[in-house]
Amino acid sequence: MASAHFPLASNAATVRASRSRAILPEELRAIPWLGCLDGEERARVVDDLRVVQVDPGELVCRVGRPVTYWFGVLDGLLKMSNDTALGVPITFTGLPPGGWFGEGTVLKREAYRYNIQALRRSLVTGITVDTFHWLLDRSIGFNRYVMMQLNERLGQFIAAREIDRLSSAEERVARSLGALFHPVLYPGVAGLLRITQQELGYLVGLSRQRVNEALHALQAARLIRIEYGGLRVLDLDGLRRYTAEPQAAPASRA
DNA sequence: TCATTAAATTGTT
DNA sequence: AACAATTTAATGA
Repeated sequence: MASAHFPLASNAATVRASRSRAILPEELRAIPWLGCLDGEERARVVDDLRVVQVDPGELVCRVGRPVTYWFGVLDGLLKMSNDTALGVPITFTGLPPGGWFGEGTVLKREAYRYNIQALRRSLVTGITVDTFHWLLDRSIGFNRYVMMQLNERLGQFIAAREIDRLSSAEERVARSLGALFHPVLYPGVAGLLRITQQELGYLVGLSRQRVNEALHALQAARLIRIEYGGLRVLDLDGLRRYTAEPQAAPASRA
């Protein structure tokens, strides 16, 4: 028996395109790269953008399916994971509001290489593969954004390898939060990350109780503040540097 | 706007 | 895993 299993994980449904609707003007502000585009490009993108609401446990995209969209999170929380040969799912990262994913697959017009599943009810948007390539062919600003995105995510995956080797729950939670609060990759997370301790548990692979304990340790270290249904980061660098044994106390006051 | 109730989330054992 | 305490959301006067 594995650890706490995600509800609906086995018989999860994939979102159907028919449920999508056009994007609302106020939702456009949640898309960080729109500002890189000129008027014409913007018009085509806004016309192309679709929005779907995803229920907890539902899959936004599934391994092996042909690419359809480049996705972004407007609201909610998703997780990127994959099934190992043994059937044990391994979580790569969480995707908070402002996060975009799938560009690598879209670039090559291949099949998705991971599952994206909603941890809670979320609003997901996206542009078609064709529009993505159309932008790539004519917008330098868009190219810059995609390049930055690829580079930052590379850094995240390298960091994720370290997290896996960390022993204590406190360290794992600290580093995972450090990733989730990435200001460039996830500009939608400004100061306050809306995530329950249960959701964080699913993400990090720990029980809710252990997460709760770890969070209090991090709060005692003045790195975060626990709030109802979310967290506030007080010291992002401290989170990323966090080690279990406070052998020395290098107070980073300035 | 306020009071009441249900639901969600957290804290503890 | 179970339970109690706390916070938020929903409802109706």
